[in-house]
Amino acid sequence: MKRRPTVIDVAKQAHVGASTVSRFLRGVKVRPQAAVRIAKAVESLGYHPDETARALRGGRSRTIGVLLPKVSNVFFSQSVQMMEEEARKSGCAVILLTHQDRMAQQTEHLTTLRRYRVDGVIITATPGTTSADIRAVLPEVPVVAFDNLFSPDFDSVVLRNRDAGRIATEHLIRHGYKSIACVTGKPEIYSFQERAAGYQEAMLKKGLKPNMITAANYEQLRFALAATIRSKTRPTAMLSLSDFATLTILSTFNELGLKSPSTLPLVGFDDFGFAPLVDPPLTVVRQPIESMVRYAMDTLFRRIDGESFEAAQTIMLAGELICRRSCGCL
Amino acid sequence: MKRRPTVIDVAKQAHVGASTVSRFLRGVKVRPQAAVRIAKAVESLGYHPDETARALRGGRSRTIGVLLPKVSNVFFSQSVQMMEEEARKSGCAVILLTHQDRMAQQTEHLTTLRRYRVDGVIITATPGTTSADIRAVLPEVPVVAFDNLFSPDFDSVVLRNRDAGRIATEHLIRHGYKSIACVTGKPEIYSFQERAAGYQEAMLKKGLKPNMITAANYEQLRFALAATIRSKTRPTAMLSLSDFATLTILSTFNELGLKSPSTLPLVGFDDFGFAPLVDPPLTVVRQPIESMVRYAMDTLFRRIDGESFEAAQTIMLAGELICRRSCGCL
DNA sequence: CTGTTAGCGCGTTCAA
DNA sequence: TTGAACGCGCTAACAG
Repeated sequence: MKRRPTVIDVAKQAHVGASTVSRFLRGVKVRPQAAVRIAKAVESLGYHPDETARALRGGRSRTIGVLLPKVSNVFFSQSVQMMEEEARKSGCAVILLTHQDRMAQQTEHLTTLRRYRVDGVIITATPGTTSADIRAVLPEVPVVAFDNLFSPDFDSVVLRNRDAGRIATEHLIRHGYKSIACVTGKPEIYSFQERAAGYQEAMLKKGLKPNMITAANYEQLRFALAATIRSKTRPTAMLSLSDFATLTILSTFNELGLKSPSTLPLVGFDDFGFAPLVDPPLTVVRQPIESMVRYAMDTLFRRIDGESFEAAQTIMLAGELICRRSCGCL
Repeated sequence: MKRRPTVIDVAKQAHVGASTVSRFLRGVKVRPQAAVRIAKAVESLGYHPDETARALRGGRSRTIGVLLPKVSNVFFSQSVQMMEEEARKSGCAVILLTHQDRMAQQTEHLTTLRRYRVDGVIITATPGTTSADIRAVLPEVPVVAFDNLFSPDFDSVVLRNRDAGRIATEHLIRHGYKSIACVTGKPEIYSFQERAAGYQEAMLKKGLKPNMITAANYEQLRFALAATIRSKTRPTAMLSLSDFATLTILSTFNELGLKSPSTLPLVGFDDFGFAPLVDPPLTVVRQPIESMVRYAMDTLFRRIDGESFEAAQTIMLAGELICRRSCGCL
């Protein structure tokens, strides 16, 4: 049960002062002979600097907070994977927190992030969040909004959701469908609202009547869908705003014993490995996750490193329509 | 740009000593009047304790490290989601790291975890890892192996992989198939090896000849599969050891213009939302992720809290075969 | 270029 | 019960 070695131990063994060790470790120039002895001592003692002490002393924890609704879906799990990699390149560790779209949990997590003194935060905020909510707890910490846009006070990186919604809708219209429904759960979520707005724009521009099918949760959405499918005014095509909505649509169809390809064309959001293998192969809007994450992390680290003093900026990236069979193509 | 308030600030405003504030914050009894004044001061100053200072002082960072191969698949993303929730219940934050099955990255991450002084570690180690590799860097930190079993020195939580492999294979045999291939990428991974062992047991017990189709990466696996499918000794059914292998099988079939249901029955591992909607609906072994995570985290926290001094134990949980159509059922 | 010193904010002595 | 004082390990400031 021996103590972990400290700079002092290394200093003694290398016959130098503690600050010389500190300098050496951080890449500042020291006398070559000393450098060798320090390196040797570090090795033989198995010394590793203590980040908690560094953080206390320096005010920087080399830690960034990632606060998302959840990670158990394609979009967020790929995002967090990349965030971790990008953070590592900048010498930071990721503290991962999920709020499940519950405001109370998000608030709690924000104070957690404050307590841990994270150097920066990436957040996909729950609907209704204001910049004041965040600044009350994290007054001076760089924050980048990811996949949502809840305040002009923060740098934000989002999909061109409205365009994506419009493009997907226009694609269906071009296939000749006129009665197109737009379905989503959690309609209060920013990106879904934008996608829906794009859908409505596209519909109205062609003189078609928008038809939103939404529900607070997915059980209710299932009901709403079943009702719609059975009704006589049943839509001839659907735009689904999330992978989960797509899943709900398809399984509802399945339960009713209907195959969607022949019965009802569909375009969804978010691509994933099995999308081409679903029956029918899914036409989707793919989000450029890699770019989104990279922009978000770059922006964050430029703020952290104090290289950027401009006003907050919003970066919007285009989605890509990937045509497979579910929309009626092929 | 005012300083963050500290215990001292709170102490002054409440007309008490700093240690009284500290006691109050940690739930130790203090004079009732003082308690009220402290609470008021905390509120009005917007005070939040600094975890980095706590960690330095107390030697506990209230942080646990989660080191996984990746998070961008169903199994790990659901796991990490639950780990985060469980950690929160115990007042800890999760530092998430991924090693992509690269030993060098894993080693680097282990030292990262040491530097951050994490209180405990959950690890899905890359193949070839030894307990010495870990203890060299983290001599005194509780470590729980998750989804792999690389050393009896650590508490471990894993699926009954061998049983699961056997059961899945027996299921196919019961359907009357005799020439069953077992396909996986990354055959060096612990859980795949176990599942393969179960497959071989089941085959040999029935006097059938095992037929492993493996490859180091998925591009090669695709080739191997294509070759197998075209050959005259083509297997009549397949057992896939991971969702990624399943994906590879199905898309290879697709490229060759074959539909698997009629052509080749299949059982896979890991259930996911779209599994019933794939063509054909996938029969899979579902891992009890919730239980696995809960056991892992419970074990870890019992070690951290010093409630457990027994030798390391291995917890193995049964998988559940979920029959859909791809195996030939229905 | 170097070593000594003084905190960073907290929890834990210890004596009152 | 309380408050004063020390030190966790590190780095920035300072004087050599």
